[in-house]
Order: sequence, then structure tokens, then C-alpha cells
Amino acid sequence: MPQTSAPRKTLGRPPRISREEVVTTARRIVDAEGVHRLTMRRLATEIGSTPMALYHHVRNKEELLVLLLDDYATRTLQRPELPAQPRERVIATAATIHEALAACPWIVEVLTADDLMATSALWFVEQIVDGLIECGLPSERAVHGYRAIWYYTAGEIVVRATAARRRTDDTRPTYREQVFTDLDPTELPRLAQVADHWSSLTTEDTYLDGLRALVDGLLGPR
Amino acid sequence: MPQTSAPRKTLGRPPRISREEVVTTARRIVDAEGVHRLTMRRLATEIGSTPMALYHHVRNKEELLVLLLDDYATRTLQRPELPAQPRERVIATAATIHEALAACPWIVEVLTADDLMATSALWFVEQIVDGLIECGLPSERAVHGYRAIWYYTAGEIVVRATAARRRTDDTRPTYREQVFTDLDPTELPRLAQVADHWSSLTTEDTYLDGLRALVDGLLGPR
DNA sequence: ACCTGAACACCGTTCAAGT
DNA sequence: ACCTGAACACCGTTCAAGT
Repeated sequence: MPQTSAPRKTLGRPPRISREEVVTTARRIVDAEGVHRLTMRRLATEIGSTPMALYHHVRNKEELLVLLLDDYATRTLQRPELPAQPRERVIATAATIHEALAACPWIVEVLTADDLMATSALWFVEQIVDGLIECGLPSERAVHGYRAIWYYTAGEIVVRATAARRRTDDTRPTYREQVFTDLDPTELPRLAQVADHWSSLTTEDTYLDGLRALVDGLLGPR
Repeated sequence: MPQTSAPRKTLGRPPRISREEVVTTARRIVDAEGVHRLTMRRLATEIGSTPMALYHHVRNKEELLVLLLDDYATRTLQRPELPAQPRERVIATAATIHEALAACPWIVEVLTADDLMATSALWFVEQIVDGLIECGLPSERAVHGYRAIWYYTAGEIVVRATAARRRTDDTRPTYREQVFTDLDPTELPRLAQVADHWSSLTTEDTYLDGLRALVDGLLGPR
């Protein structure tokens, strides 16, 4: 919660820059050039100020990143029309979160946070937990189910994002390709068998398939 | 594969440090003080040399980290006794990988790699793919299944590791706790209902439950 | 209250030269 | 072939002082 709109209690030098301006400018840098280009110094010059001025509006860089995540979630997480059937509601909600995150790869570095806990994301968590409960899970199992879905979703994003990063800034064959070409088929027969299609198989987007499997497993008879 | 044991082809100044020594020393630093303390300069002084000497044995820091991961996998990924039943074999293999990674939180920053593709980890991938095939999946579905399991596993590790990091270097209440105390029960009834137990529920280790659900869902009738 | 300048204590990596 | 010294082009953050 930014305090920018709070009335000024005491007199003093009028602020030249605001927390909001800091976040907005940071967002512009990140969108244009990636998180790794966001530095306090760069941000300061972009904003026409000095590094230290930023520390009056933001505790440190870590906090700035969290604010950035929040800002992103607030702007882009649109609540979708949800199906009536609770199982499908769980799927659709998770898929929406996944889509928002996938569109924003830089987020990974921040988001590997405890939980997807931007206030604006809570509604999504609610939908998933509620859907699982309506499908018959006791509330503790529903929370655990939500966690499992979150692990799976975050994992997919992180793994894919890093794979993409490796691909762009590295021209030589990946370590994986190297490994797969000289596979011993007597020791690792299955891998040798699929070696040729491995990279095409792993490039396919199977997030939804895995999600459906996970939800089926969470709800299925045990 | 280190080239340290290759016979020297041409004459020249005899090497004072080896790639192996670089990796071993790096490992010691990381084990003792965490990845964030591993810098090329630090490593150089620790090894009794200069930063630039390292670049004769390692392409750059990125490569050093990959070597470190490989080294870790080779030393600690012990092949377990596996159950005969294929479904249980998949579970047991994934659990072993998970355990090795969980014991080594620094690995997250590296491991968010394309795949868990250290050569020594391939045997584990083989077991999972093979188990899924023996349970009746066609080989492409088995590879996708492996990917889903990997996403789930990597996600669990990443999320938990970051949560732990936040907890240690931050004394004030987490953002999450803050959010959960002022939940609106009319807007988010389910979350309000479980708010009190949320943190205990999310601290529980439910990796295995989620894994079982996922594997059930991957194999179950659809 | 808010901002500035200078400084502290670092980074990864390159270049040119030495042995 | 291997190593060194000095330098480049940066970091995040603190401190003391200014308005």
C-alpha cells in the first residue's frame, strides 16, 4: 500500500519524486530490457535523480521488486469468466495465473517467493481452494491441493524461463543435446529410444495436460 | 568431463591450479557460506591465486556453477533400491531426486536450468520414464509425464527455498501474514475460514502427497 | 522531509604483459 | 600454456551534509 496519497503531516521540502514514479519507471526499464538491467543507479538516472533519493521511497531493491510484482498483478490479472463445474473452475483459475506469469518471464526471479501472495492474486487462490472443497475435499486437503498446483505452476514457469534464457544467450549446443547424442542404449534404453524427439517433446506446451492430471489425482479416489 | 588427466600435448608453463581444484574450492565456499558468497575474486584468494587465473580453467562464472551442480549430483545422488512395482518406482525415484535437492538449497539458482541434466541424473530420468511406460503410457506421454513431475519437484524446491531465505533474513512479519490478518470474509470466505491454520498448513511437507496425486492423475483413466 | 555528493566495499571480465 | 597486475565498467548501500 503506497502512502503517496496520505496528507502531509509536517512541513518540509516538497517531494520531487514519488514512490509511484519509482515503480512506474522501474517497470518501464524491466519491460524494455529485462530485470537484470534494473539497477538502483540506472533507475535513478532514468528518473532524473540520484541513487540515494530512491531509498526515501523504497526500503531497498528487494522491496522495489516486490512492489513491481504487485503492480504487475494488479494491472494484468483479470478475473476470467469461470465455468460452473468446480473441477473446471480450478483448472481455469490455475491456467489464468499460469498465463499471466508466462507472459512475464522476468517475474520468476521475484516470484519464487513464498506464495503468490499479491493481494490481487488472493481471489485466484480463493477460487482454487473453493473449487477443491466443492469437489469434496476437506479444507486442509484443499489447501494442500492448492499448494501442489502452485508448485507445479511455478516450476513450469521457472524451468521454461531459464531454458529460454539459456537458449538466447548461448549459441553452442546445450549441455543436454551433448548428453543425448552419446547415450548408452544398454544402460539407458528408454532415453535412447526417445532421444531423437526429446527436444521436440519437451518444447511442447503440456502445462494443461499436467495440470489436469494433477487435479484428477488430487480429487480422484484414494 | 574434466580434462585434467589428459596428457599434456605441448610444453609450457606447468599449471599451478587445476579445474578440479577450482571446483572443489568453490564447493567448500558454497557449502560453508552459501552461493551468494561465491565470487570469482573470493575463490581466487581462497585458492591462493588471482581472479584471472580461474578463467584459464573455467569459461566464466556460469560454467563454474554448472560444474558445481554436476559435482554435487555425482557425489550425492545415490541410486536407491527401487520397488518392483513400476508406479512405486516412479514415486521412489522422484522422491530421491527431491530429497537430494532439498538438502542443498543453493542449488536452486543453478538448477532452474533447462532440465535436471547432469549426466549422473540421467539414470533417474530413465527410471521415471521407464516406470511410466511400464504402467502403460505411450513413450511420448511418459516423457511429458516426467516433465510434469520435474516441474512439480523443481517448483516445490524453489518455492520452499525462497520462503526459507525470506524467513531468515527478514524479521518483520511476512507480507503474507499481513495480508491474511485483514481478509474480508465476505469476499474471500474460504481463505478467511482457513486463515488461522494457513501457515501451519503450508509448512507441512506434502511433497509426497502431491507427487502421488500427480502420478495417479498421469496414469489414471481419462 | 527530502535530496545530494562523495565514499565504502564490493562485483565479473578484459587486456597486455610476463615467465 | 599458464599466470599476473592493472584497469574497465559497473554494483547496492551508508554517511554527512545541504535546502
